[in-house]
Amino acid sequence: MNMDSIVSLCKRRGFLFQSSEIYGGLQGFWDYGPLGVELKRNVKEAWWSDMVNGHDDMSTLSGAPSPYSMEGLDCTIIMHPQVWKCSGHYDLFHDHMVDCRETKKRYRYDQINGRWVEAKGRTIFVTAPAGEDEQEHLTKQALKFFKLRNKHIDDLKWEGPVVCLTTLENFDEVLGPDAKSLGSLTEPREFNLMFKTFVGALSGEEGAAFLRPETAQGIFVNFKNVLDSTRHRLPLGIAQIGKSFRNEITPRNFTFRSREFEQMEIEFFCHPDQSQDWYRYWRDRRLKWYHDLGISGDNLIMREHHQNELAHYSVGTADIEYAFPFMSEGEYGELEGVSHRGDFDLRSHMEGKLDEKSTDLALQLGADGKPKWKGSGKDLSYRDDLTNEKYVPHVIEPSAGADRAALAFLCEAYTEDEQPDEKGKMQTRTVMKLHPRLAPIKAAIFPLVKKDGMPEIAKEVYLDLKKHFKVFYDEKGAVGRRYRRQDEAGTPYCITVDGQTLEDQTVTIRDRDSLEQTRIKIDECESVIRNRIRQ
RNA sequence: GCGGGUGUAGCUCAAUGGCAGAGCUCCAGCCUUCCAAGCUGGUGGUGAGGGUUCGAUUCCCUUCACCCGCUCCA
Repeated sequence: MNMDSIVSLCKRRGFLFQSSEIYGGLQGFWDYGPLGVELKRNVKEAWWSDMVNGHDDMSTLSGAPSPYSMEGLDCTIIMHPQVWKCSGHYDLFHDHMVDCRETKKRYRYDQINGRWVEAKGRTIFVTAPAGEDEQEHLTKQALKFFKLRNKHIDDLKWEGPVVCLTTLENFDEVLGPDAKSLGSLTEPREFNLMFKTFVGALSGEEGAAFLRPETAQGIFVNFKNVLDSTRHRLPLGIAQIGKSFRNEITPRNFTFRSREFEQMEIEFFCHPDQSQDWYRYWRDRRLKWYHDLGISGDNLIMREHHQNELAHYSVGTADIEYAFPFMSEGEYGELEGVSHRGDFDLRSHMEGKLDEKSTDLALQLGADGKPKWKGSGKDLSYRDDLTNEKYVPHVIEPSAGADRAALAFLCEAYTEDEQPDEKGKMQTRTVMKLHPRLAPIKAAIFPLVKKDGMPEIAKEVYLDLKKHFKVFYDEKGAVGRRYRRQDEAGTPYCITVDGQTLEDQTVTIRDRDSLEQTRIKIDECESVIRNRIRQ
């Protein structure tokens, strides 16, 4: 299977278009067409229904330590700038970069270290990426620049310690980490992975704000509000679906890495002692969700992060990954991350930005010894009114990409098989085998031929079914062609009015995948479709 | 960000420094009683901007987008 055929079908049938296509498109932005919007709505509605509104909060679900509650939330895209400073996104996504004019490489300004060195009567500042073998790299660069051999290593006279590039004011005597000539590094330039905007009519730094790079923070800052307004006890999950924005450096692979995308996130708040069990529960539950909606086990994997990949406060993080056709053999792309986040986020919004690298999650301090970013100062801890215990809840975060899920379902559904035409000759058929719950159109209604009163009956059936499902009416051309068109759109059922309908009020219903037709009464159409979708 | 490739109709692909063509699709009509049938007719295109030229889709420059590899990123 190749990705080009899928992209081509998406365009042809109206699943996905390039954004602003008539102006040449815009990198990293995609529009959903008439079929795509239905598919994506169905993905989101399946998630919301399965995770939130349809959640059984009375029972202990399989694999869960106890019953739990679920609530929803819909927060703004632009939030108080301090949210992103305390969450760590501001520091992480807001870098100063220097480019090398000679090698065209780009480096993070604060991650280049260097040292003054003198040889042959000349003093220069050699640099290297910050890291363990930086001195080795510096020596190599210096030898190369001064055209010295290894045995003349003692001719290099180092002056002062290794310091960060940020301590220099002028780069004229600086040798870039991979450069051969001096002064090739540009001035540091602001590089923003968060989209910046301005609140208020006057644009000045005081009104600077950011489009959210994730929906999660809206849930953390509203945790207390949800708790107070709903009177829930923990464990409690809060769900949100919404747009997020990241100024990705290299958007690629169709909609997989977009700059504007939609997330489906749950922050699940629980007692620290139970957090490991809840982590395992959510990991397994979320994997099963994709399976149940038709993604086969072969193409879906759970990848547990190694201990050394984890932030130290995290007990575990697992990615649910799909073998997208545009990835090479054995490679997978992330659909969802399920992580154990401890009390990191709530505490950050209470106390201020925490230092992830410190073992006790200490407050991160600025150069002046004061907290780098001040928290809200609000108490976000939870008091259990049964045990009277007070604690900052731990959080399990299943964070899914709606666009990535939609793309995975599209890729998984794309099938080419062989079916006989009217002369019995085998023909290639392209069919989108989407799960009926996800299919944009649930059923198409056709008159077998455009005469003998068949269109009139078919239109009645159509209008009646339209009250319950997204359905489609078509009377143009041969019926075989109409079936094939629906196959490409992923429509699971086709209802056909034929000669016998005129006599006994029955129609045929055709199954997309098996091509089998069964005869049912017109009155039964709605319930038959409803039952089949539910299965 | 770097290197390479591509950009012609809705799709797949031709051609040319001098009228841009085919198949499929799509639309209309006829015909048609179950899986892309047939007949007739029709719609529709050189990614954008600039330059060279009498004339550019073709040559040159810039730009945008997509694909591959690297880089980056979660």
